[in-house]
Amino acid sequence: MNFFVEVILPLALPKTFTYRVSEAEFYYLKKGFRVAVPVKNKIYTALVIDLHQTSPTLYEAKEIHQILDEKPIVNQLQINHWFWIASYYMCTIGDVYRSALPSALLLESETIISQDTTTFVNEAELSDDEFLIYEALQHQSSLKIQNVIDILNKKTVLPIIKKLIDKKIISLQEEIQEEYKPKLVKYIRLHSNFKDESKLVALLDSLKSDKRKNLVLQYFQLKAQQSNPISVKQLTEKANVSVSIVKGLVEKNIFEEYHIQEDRVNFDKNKNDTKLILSKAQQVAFNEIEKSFLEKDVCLLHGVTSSGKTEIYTKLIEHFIKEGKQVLYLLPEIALTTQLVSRLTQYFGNKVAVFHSKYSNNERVEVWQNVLNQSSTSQIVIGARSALFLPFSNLGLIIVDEEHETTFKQQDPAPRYHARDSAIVLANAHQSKVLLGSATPSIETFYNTTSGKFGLVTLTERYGNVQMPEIELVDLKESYFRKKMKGHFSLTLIEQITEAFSNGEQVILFQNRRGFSPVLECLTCGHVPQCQQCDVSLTYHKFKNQLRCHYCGYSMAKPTNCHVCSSVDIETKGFGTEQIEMELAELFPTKNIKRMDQDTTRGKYSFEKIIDGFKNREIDVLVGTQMLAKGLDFDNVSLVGIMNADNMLYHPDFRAFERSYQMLTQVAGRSGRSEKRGKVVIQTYNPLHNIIQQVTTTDYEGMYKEQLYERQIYKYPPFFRLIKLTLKHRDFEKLKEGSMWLYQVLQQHLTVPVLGPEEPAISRIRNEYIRTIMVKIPNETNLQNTKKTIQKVLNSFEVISQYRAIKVAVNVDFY
DNA sequence: CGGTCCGTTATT
DNA sequence: ATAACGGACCGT
Repeated sequence: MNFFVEVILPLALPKTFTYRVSEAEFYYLKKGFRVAVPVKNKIYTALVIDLHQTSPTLYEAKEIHQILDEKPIVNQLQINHWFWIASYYMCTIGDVYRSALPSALLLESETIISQDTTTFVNEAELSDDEFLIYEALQHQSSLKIQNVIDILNKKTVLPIIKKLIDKKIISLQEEIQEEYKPKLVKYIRLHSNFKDESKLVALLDSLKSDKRKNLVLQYFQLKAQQSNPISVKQLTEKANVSVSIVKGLVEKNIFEEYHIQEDRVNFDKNKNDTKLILSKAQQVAFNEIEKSFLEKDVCLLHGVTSSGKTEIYTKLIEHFIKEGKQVLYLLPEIALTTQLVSRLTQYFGNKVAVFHSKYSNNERVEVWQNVLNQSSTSQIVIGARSALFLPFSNLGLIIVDEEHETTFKQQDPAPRYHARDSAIVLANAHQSKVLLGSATPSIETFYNTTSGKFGLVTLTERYGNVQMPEIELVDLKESYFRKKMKGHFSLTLIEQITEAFSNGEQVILFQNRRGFSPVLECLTCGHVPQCQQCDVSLTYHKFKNQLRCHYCGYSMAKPTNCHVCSSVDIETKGFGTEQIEMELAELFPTKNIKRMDQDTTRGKYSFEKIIDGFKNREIDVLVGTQMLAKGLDFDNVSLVGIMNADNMLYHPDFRAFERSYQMLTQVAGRSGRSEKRGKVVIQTYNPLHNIIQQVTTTDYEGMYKEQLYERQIYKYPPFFRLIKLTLKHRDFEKLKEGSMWLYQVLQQHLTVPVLGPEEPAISRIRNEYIRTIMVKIPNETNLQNTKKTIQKVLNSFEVISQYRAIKVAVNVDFY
């Protein structure tokens, strides 16, 4: 009899693969087991998604290498959801699998070289390189391929290794190691010999060394104080002795050691028994959400900034927790989790788990296992978009906080999925509910509420009767003309900052551009230094005195004279956070100023450090990029200054206006979160621009209606779905031809608008040229058929040998 | 003719 | 993705 498994490989391949298993393995395995399988000469961690007995006809199936699990680690709901993502976002199932599973569970083999000791080696017959490898194996029992590369100082070592195998001097093994290591903590207890009390007295008398006697006494003291196990660490610390004393007692069979596997991440914070009391408005909103859930699966909570959405979420989570359901809380950015975790643990104790990419591999595996086992310690999972892939089996609720954030859409490596939209599909499979929350909902989501697809609950007042901030516009054109500017600061803004300081309040300044100033320009010939690999100007960073490319990371020292005309008249144009920080230091030399952007928040805890410093009022002014805009609560900020509201407004992107509105509103919302009404100063060249006006008057509806109208006219979401194809190649002409071919064939086969091929604003990155093609699919057109057609065209594109080298990335629902 | 670089091809 | 293969090119 033949027995086979269908598996997913962690490779960008569209198909599943078939492997042979023994009868015993066949009956042991289930869907969701991981198995190690050979692919070419390597071993990969594959996932069993089916078991069957039909032999493949076109090839002989290989046997699996080994079984890696004792029970399924992935459930059917996940497998279905992953296939949905692969199909909807037009990527391979392997891509989804690879990004879904924590990397510690997805090991690849490493080739181990060892000596074949049965063969007699005539050293004189070996070439120099062969001898070097042979010699190395005399010193160590095994070598990795990388070691050989280092030893020989060559790139291509495989031919040499092959020769040695032919001579039967060495052999190769593929090894796959379980990388996940449970954290073991050593505990200590009295050896079972001393269960009997009478023997204890004899024991104490028998101990000669004072240190040992003391240690045993300390042990009894601890034992009397606590009921939980005593760790070796705890005991040695208390007795202030070294571990060797404990070891001595273990050897004498007085103590015995044992291990308990511990979770690395423990939020065993003291759960406060604080009662969560909702304000009247919050309670009304909460009731409306519950009511909406009776009819609809998805509900949007549209609450102005600082309206207290988190309390409503908490109350709702409590409801689902009580029913024994799991809850997933998605956040756009990991930076926000710390604040939220402390708020939720206060209320739910150790039921809260966190899952995101800054966590170590082992920590991620632990959360995975806990969710899989439906452990109560991860009944509530807070995470960034990848938390969507955890093995939930009993989801009751998914919260998508800051629903409008574009970081929910994965951009670059496939799968290019949108976490919000995928969450809705996942929730549907679990028959669970989704709550989307935002102060500035995306046009798409709000449209879905007006069409009745989603429920809508609105909170118009801020929590605790705090008023919405007062927004003042400063016309930069006029201010510069009337010389009412000091550097990039208008006199109005300086006045307001001074006033805030005199009241002992803090200030946030927003500049959506990092670095010192974007470009360096030669005043004589107008030359602007460009990146050698990308089609962009280099950005000047004053702190390191260098020019940097924000796309490929290339950097060079700041030139002292122009590379083209050698003139020394070089000037900076435009400005970034660094420059604002410096000007501010000149204006207010006694104040403590900190900057928050990608450059200052590299480290793991640097973000928290700045936030804490600001919260503790050690920092007077925080200058930052959009990082500041997201869900951070500071109660002593009375003034928010937006240095330049315009630079987002004119991005060549159909969402530019929507994004500007969201960004400005969110930043403005940081102001005045306690009793006193906050103030916002927006500096702009376009005070009459509709978006600026809508931000000033908190007119979401006005913005929505206007944008929706534009979207309809110019064929954009939510009326049309977008599929963007990005083509890349080092050869400019080849790319040009290939993209034109693809465009024409797409147009021939599709009835929907196809645009392009367009050369994007940044047409070259890391020496690769870029072209894009956009397909716009009206809502009434069948999406699946269109995708099938696109896929067919792409397949025929790949068959053409001259275009095959052009990389094509498909981005469905491009953001 | 072996060594190296680079593009192409198949993966069960 | 990526190892392996095959052809082009280089140096002895």
